[in-house]
Amino acid sequence: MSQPTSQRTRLSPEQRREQLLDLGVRLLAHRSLDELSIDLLAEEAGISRGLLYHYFGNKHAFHEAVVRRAADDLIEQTSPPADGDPMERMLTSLAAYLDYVVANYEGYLSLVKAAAGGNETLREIYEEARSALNSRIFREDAQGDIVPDTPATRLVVRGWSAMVEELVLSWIADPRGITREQLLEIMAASLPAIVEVAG
Amino acid sequence: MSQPTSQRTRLSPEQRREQLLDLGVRLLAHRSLDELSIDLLAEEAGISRGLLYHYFGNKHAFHEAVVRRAADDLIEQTSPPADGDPMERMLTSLAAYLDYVVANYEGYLSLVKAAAGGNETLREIYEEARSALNSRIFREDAQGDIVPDTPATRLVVRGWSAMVEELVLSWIADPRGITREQLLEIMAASLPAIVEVAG
DNA sequence: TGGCGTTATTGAAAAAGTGTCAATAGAGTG
DNA sequence: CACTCTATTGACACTTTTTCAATAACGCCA
Repeated sequence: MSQPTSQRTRLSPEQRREQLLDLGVRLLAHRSLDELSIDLLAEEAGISRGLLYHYFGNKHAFHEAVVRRAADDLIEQTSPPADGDPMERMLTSLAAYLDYVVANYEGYLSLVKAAAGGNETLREIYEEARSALNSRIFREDAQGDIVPDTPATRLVVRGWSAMVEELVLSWIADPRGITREQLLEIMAASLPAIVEVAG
Repeated sequence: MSQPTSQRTRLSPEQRREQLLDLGVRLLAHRSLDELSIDLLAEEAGISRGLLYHYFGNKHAFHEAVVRRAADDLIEQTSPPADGDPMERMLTSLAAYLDYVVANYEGYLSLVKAAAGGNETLREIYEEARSALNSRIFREDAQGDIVPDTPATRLVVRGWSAMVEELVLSWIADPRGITREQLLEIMAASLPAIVEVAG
């Protein structure tokens, strides 16, 4: 913006990749994946289209890299499980997840949207991220303190995850009517409640 | 197919629109929205690309119309609530929804994916459809037999809907481990259970 | 039955987007 | 201060979307 655009700016490959991926995630927050054209991104980044192809090969690969970046951010920034009893650990994990989404609402939204609407690869990337979160809850629950491991409960936990995601996103979009603590409590308490029902 | 393709067939605008939308929905079952090109559709329909633009203006508008059509099908074909007590009506509604998804798995999956990954408009269309399903719960439950109408419960019902969708899709993808009746029972029973927790 | 007007439909050509690659120039190095 | 390495460009080929003047079905009326 402030520099004369008549000059090329030459960055290291790492810097350039970072810049393009970050910009991609940012742009994705306000439009769908297929509205994220190479043209648009190149223009926003102030580079030629050719450079994008140099770094990512083709549009799909670029989209994939953007989604993977968003997923990695999520996994990395969500704090590891604290110790304590299982229920306490779950609350901690849920809180970390909620706080992350609050702090990165748009980026997270773009991850969810892209993954839900995308191809197999994109969905796998997202699945990985989600199971990384879930595993923190269930990893040390081998005794089934919270959830016994059966086909029915596996299914139900999937459903619960979808609910948690929806609750978090909806609550952030409109947090009136319920506090952060209430939300966390509801999400945590509903898991055993649902598992009970499925028993 | 059976007529010589060398002749134009001239239909009434309504017939033509129907044909193109139906074909669009059908084609969408086996590919994603952005693989549904104007070229492909025109060829499958045996018409020129120009005609599609005449009817729908541009590709996005066509996609939108196709998704809206699929959503309308869902609402329409999901049978209206029978009479009986609230819990019974909910079970009936859930069963109708489940059966619809079973019968139109791929098409429904495409609808969900298209809506989730798409732009604001597409998501709104899908939201409408889902709230049409949900409103059956609130509308005829004015006395709050199942769910009292508060901000907290509205939020929770949203979450529950997301869970139901995930459960249905996951169960169809792999129905081992749990019967249709068990699934319905779990979904129905979990709503009061979650509402209880949120109380 | 056959001309006639309305308008659904076409086809060609422009515009927009994707992908390729040889040529260019920025930045560190000796 | 050249010199080299390679990040970056821009022009071109190809595919897909969009436009629009020209065309030809179909219903209507004589």
